[in-house]
Amino acid sequence: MQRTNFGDMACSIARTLDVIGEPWSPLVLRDIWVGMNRFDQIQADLGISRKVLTERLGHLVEHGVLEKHAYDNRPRYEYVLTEKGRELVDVLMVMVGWGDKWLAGEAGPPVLYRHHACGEIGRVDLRCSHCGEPMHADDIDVQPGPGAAPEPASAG
Amino acid sequence: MQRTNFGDMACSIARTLDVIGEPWSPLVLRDIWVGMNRFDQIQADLGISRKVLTERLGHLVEHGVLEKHAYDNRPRYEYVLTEKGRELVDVLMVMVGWGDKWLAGEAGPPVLYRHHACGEIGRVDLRCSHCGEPMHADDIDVQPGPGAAPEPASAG
DNA sequence: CATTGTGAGTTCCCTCAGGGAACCCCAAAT
DNA sequence: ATTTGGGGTTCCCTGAGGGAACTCACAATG
Repeated sequence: MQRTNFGDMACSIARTLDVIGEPWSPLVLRDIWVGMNRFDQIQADLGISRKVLTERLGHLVEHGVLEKHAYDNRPRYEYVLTEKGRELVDVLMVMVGWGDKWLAGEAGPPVLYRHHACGEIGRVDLRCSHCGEPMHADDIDVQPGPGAAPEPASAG
Repeated sequence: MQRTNFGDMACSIARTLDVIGEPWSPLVLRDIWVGMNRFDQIQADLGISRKVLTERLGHLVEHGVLEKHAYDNRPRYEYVLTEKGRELVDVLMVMVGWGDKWLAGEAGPPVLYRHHACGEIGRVDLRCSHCGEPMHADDIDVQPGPGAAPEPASAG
C-alpha cells in the first residue's frame, strides 16, 4: 500500500523497507529461504492471494533479492535467493530472535537454529564489527555519514 | 483491505510483523530511537498522515514497544521506547547494515554508528550466541522447536 | 486426437486501509 | 478574550489486498 516512496529517503531503513517493507514480503522471503521455491507452494503455505504473491515475487526479483529460474521445458519456475537476498535473511533471523524472546509465550520458539560451525542450538547475537563486543540500541551514537541528507535530519 | 492476521501464525517472523510490519511502523520506531519523541515532530519528519501516525503509535504502545508519557501539565505527551522496544531496534540496525551495503550507492551510508565500547565507527555483525562465530542464512539448519505448529511446516 | 492435469500466473469485483486536508479540544500565554 | 500550539479526529477519495474464477502452455494419458 505504501503510497509514499520510501526508496527515495536518505535512510537505509526506509530504503530496505522499499524492498521488503510491503505486506507478506518478509514471509515470502522466509519461505524461499527454507526451501519453498515454487509459486503454488508459497501460495498454499502462506494463504496469500495469488495476485499479491505475483506482485511481491516480481518486486523481489526486480530488486535483485530473488532470481527466477526455469526448472522444466514447460513454463515452470522456481525462485532462489541471490547473495543480496541471502544477506537480507539476516534481518529475518534477528526478527526471529526478538519474536522468540518477546512473543513466543509458553510454547517456546517455533523453530531452532543449529549452527554448522559449532553444531549447537544457538541464537543470533549482535556484535560490533570493530571490537566484537555487544552492539545494541544503547551501545552506539548515531552520527551523519557521507550519504546523509543535506538539511532535514534523517536517521539512517 | 482486511489484512491477514500474522500474529496467529506459529512463526516468530510473522508475529514480529504483527507488531512492526505495518507501513511506517519501523520508521516511527527509528524516529523515536534517535530522539524524536513527539507527535508533531515525527509527523513532520516522516510526512506521514496524522491519522496513520495516531494508529501506529497506539498499536506500538498496545504491544508494549512504546510508552506514552505526559511531559507537561497541559495534555502533552512523548513516546519512549520500552526495553522490549529497544531490543526491537536490533532489527532496525541490521536493516541499516543491509541497506548501507546494497542500496546506499555512491554517496555512502547516510549515518554511521560510533560504538561506545571501543569508540570506533562499526557496523553490526551477526554471531552465534553459543560459539561466537559468524551466523548467517547459510550457516544454520532450521529445525522444529517446542512451539512449532502441529502439522503444517512453518519456518519461524 | 481429445481429454485431463498441473504449475504459474491474470482478471474481476468488493471491501477496507492509507493519503490529505480540515476540523476540534485543551491549556498556557498575551 | 483571543491567539497559539501540541495532539489528535473526522471526512472523503483513491487504490491496494482478498478471494475466486479464469487462462495459458505444455505433458501425459486413454
